[in-house]
Amino acid sequence: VAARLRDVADLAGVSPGSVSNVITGHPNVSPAMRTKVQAAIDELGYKPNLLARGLRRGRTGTLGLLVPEINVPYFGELTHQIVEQARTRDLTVRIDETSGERRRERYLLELMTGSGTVDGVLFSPFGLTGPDLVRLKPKVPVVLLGERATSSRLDHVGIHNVAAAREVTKYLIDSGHTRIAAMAEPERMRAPTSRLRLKGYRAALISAGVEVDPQLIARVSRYQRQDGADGMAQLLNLPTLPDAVFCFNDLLALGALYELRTHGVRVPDDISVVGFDDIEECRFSDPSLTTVAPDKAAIARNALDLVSARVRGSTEPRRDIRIAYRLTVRESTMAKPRTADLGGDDGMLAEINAN
Amino acid sequence: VAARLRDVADLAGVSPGSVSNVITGHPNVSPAMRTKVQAAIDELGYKPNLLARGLRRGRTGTLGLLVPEINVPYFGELTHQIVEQARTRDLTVRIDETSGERRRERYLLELMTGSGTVDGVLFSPFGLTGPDLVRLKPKVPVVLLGERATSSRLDHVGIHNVAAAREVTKYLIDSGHTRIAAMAEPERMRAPTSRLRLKGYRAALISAGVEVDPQLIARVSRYQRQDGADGMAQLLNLPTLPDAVFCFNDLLALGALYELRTHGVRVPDDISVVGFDDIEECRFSDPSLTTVAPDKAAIARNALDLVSARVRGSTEPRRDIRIAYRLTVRESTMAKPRTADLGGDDGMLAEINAN
DNA sequence: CTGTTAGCGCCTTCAC
DNA sequence: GTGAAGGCGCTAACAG
Repeated sequence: VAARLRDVADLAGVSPGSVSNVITGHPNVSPAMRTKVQAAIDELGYKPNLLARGLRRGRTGTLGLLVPEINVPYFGELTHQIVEQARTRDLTVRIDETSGERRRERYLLELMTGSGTVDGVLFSPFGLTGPDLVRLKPKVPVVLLGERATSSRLDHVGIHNVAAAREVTKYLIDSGHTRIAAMAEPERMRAPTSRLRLKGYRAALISAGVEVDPQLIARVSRYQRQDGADGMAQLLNLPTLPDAVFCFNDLLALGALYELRTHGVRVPDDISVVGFDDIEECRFSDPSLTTVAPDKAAIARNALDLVSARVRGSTEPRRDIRIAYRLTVRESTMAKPRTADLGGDDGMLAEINAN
Repeated sequence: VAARLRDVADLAGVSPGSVSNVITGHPNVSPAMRTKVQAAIDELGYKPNLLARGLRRGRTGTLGLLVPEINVPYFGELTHQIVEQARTRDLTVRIDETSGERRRERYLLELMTGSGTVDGVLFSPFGLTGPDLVRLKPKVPVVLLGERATSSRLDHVGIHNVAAAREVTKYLIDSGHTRIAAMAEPERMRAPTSRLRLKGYRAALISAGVEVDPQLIARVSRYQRQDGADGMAQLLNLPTLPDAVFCFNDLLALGALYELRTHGVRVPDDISVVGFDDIEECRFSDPSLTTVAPDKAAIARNALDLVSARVRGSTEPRRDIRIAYRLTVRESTMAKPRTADLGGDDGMLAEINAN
């Protein structure tokens, strides 16, 4: 029932090849041919079969995107950027969710890279380790998003987690906090992201001559709001409260704010809270949340640049691109009496450049 | 460089047809053949080319999903449900963003339904009107999500907006509120969703003998948090404050909470706030948000059931499925003195069944 | 500039 | 139970 290219050719009284030339905008086509063919296309409502075209061309104009969960705001926002950027390059995106499970990540990655349906893959790994990635022999280029599993030979786009975490912690120290807690994943999960941020956190404390108190590192099993609330509950049980909490993502921080509220602990008066990712919600929470804001548009742009170049056959050495970030200061942190240079005690919205 | 089915056949010393039989799990295959072929598949790391398979079979096992913006929490959560449900049926999902623009919606819908890349489409329309949809002659089944544009002949899955809005409004009236505002899209946008919810809102007021005051209907141009803040600012300029605001989605309500906070208006003491959609964020906001909770998993399930049936060739009459919803009462609304039957003035978390 | 031809990789009759 | 053959719809290479 669907019109095929041949039907168009028959109706226009020309050869299939000429129809193809018109459709693909081939240079050598006479105006007469063009109008004749276009008329037939319009009359039949012809749409090219992209499967057939992809099979023939060997390329589909589609990229795969693998993220843990699309309903997690950070991934929703990043995906949005990627889809928008892809559109400007006439690429479409096929999205799949890995649930962050190693098995499923591997399965989907193999499926996507092997089935001919996508020209390249953007992959935000979570449970997959470096060795897993080395073992993989993808038939299409793969670019890693976020923290790359170690020892991989794949292109990578991310931010400098150690530096960012160090900067957050230094900011908290400089603004007078002395008992700075962190909220991270359990060590056994060996999540590179948590490890790197913890490293930056420790480095800042040490270089400021502050003791690293293991009790102040709350361990949460996942990265959702509820986990942040649970982690905060742990910290609230300590004999002495921390005066700041650096949560390794915004959802944890938002959950922490919730828990603090139910316990009547004031933020930032009694305790400062910092997140990571700068999801939209941070600007409207109560209090609004100080956080590390990676340039998501730049992540998307660079990732697409990289994968596009590889699709076009680039064989230059592996790239590891570090994207700019900013420490965005909002209401949830406040300068303690000791230092006053960072300004007022009310809802001032300042942005500090991350150099 | 990629192994093809024929390579597997050659290596195993059998015919391509037999390899195909093994891959597709055809019943009549001898165990010997199966092991022999499987060994060759493993050795070559063979993966079937899904483009070729789709072209040959005429079906791809892929569904298209068209939503306005994936970074909007409601769509992120709904998409998540759809992807998960699809997985249990061995379907994959190709997602595209329409930005809610009519032109783009039409373009993507035509592209998706005409290109042979998907077996069916789930479409959450925003700007497209009924006539647009009638004009369309899709080659694959389309199921509408959310509010269907009128006079369409397509299957539809949604909730009963009029009833839900009426119930929210009635709940506010019954709990003692007398000046109940609404926050909706401008009339000129003719968004069916806003129209229907407004209808329910008005119906409830009228049947309770409360005057419908046009001043109490704030009009916002979009559906994001900032728009909710802007809409609330309008309402705060009224000579007399409303004592409740029914926002037509959660982001608006969350923006309204933000604006109220900056003006020192207490929620729910001074004013009650209600949202719509029950996005995850509602449970952790300050105060947590009373909202209408549609059963998103059921929406996903029913939409997939419908589209799958059509893909399998079902020609039964158009279905219009109404999904269950609940009014979920949280901290942002409170019974006013006049009535006490709905409970306390603190953060009780109650759920009231929606009929 | 236009027509003809030969597959892209796979699945599914149809013989055997 | 297995092999052979044809074609899904399209494009690119080549001949005219």
